Amino acid sequence: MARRSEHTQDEIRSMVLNAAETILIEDGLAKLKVRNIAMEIGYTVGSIYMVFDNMADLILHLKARTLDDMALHLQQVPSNNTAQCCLLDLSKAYLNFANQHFNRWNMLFDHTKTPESVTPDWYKHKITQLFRPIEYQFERLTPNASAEQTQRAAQALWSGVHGICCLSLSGSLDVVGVRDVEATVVVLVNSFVRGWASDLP
Amino acid sequence: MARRSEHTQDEIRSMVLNAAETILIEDGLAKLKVRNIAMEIGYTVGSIYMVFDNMADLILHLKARTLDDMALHLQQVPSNNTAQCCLLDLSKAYLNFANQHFNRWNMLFDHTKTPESVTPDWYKHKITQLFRPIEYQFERLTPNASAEQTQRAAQALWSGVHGICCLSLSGSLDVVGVRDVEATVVVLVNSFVRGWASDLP
DNA sequence: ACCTGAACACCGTTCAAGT
DNA sequence: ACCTGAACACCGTTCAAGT
Repeated sequence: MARRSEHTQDEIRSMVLNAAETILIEDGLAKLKVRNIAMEIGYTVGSIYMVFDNMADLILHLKARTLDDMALHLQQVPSNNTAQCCLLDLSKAYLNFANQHFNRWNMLFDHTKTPESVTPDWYKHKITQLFRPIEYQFERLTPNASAEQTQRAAQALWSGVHGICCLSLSGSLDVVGVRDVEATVVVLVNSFVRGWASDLP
Repeated sequence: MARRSEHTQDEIRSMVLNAAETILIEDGLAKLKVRNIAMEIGYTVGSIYMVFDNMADLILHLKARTLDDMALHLQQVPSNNTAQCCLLDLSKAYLNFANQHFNRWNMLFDHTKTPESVTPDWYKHKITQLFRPIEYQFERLTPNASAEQTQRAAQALWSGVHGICCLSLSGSLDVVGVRDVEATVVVLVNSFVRGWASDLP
C-alpha cells in the first residue's frame, strides 16, 4: 500500500476541497464526513489529514470560499445608483445569495464544528471586506458623517439584513416565501436609510 | 437491576431537564451528552429515552424553557414610555438576555442537532408571542398602520436586533464589548423608528 | 515520503434481560 | 412496569506499518 504519487499534495488538497463543497451543497454541513470525502476522491481518511489539520480547518476553508463567492456576488451590484437604491440592491443580493446557496451560507454561521478556536486574521479580514460596499454607500449617503458613524451604520443595517435572512430562512419566522422575506428586508432598509439620513447633516 | 421506583416518570423528566440545562449553561450545547445527563441524575442512558424521544426532543424542550424565560425578561420592560423609548429598552433587554444567558440563547439558533424535523406548533406559537411586545409598540407608534404593516415592521426591527446580537456575540464582527454592541443596536432602532414613523401617517 | 487501514475514543440509540 | 447496561452503528483522529 501507499506511495501512489498520482497527485501532488496541492492537487489532493483541492480535490478534498471540491468534493467537500459538493457534499456540502447537496446534503448540507451535517452530512459532511471525512469518510464521505475520502470515498469521493478515491483516497482514505488518513490522506485528508495530510492536507488539512482537521475537520474544523477544512470547514474554515470552505467558509472562506463561500465568503469570496459572496463578495463577488455583491460586487456585481451596480454602485452608481442612488445610495438608498444601492443599499436595497445589496440587501436583496445578500438575500438572494443566502437563498441560492443555502447550505453554504448556513455553514458560515454554524459555530458548533469549531469550538472556541480562534478565527485567523485572514478570515476576519474577508468579513471586513464584505462590509466595504455597504460602508461605501453610507459614505455617499451621508458624506459629513464620521468614519466611525459610517461604519456603525453599515454594521447596524447589514447585521439587520442578515438577521432577517437568519430568522426567515431558518423557519423561525412565520414567513411564507422568499418574496415575503424580501419585502421585510425592503422595509428595514428603506426605514433605516430614511431615518439615518434625516438625523445626519 | 431495574425497577427502582424512587422517582415518578414526571420527576425523572424534570430531573433530566434540569441537569441538561445546568450542563448547557456551564459548558454549552456542544458538551451536552446523554451520558453526561444520565451520570448527573444517577440514572443510566436508557432512562432518558423513557421520558424523551431523543436528544432533539430534549433540546426542543430546553429551547422552549429559554423562550419562556426570554418572554418573561421582555415583559419586565416598562411599556408606558414613548414607543421609541420602549423599543429601545426592549432591544437592550434582548441584547442583555443574549449576553447573560449566552449558551442558552445560542442554542435557540443551532439547527444542527435537529435536522429538518418539523417544529411543532406550540413551539412556533412561543416565538410568535415573543414578537408581541414589539408589535404592540409599533401599534402605539403608528396607530393608522395596517396590522400587516405593523407586523412587518416588528419583524424587520426585531430580526435586525437579533442579527446584530448574532454577528457581534459570535465574534464575526469586530466589535469590542457589549457596550459597543448596544451602541449599534441603538443606532438601528433609532434610525429605523424615525424612518418608519416619517413614512406612515 | 506518501498513503493505508486498523485501532481508538467517543457519540446517540436500541433492546433483551433482569427485578 | 421500570430500569439496566451491553451492544450497535457511526463519528473524528491517530499512527504503526507498508511501499
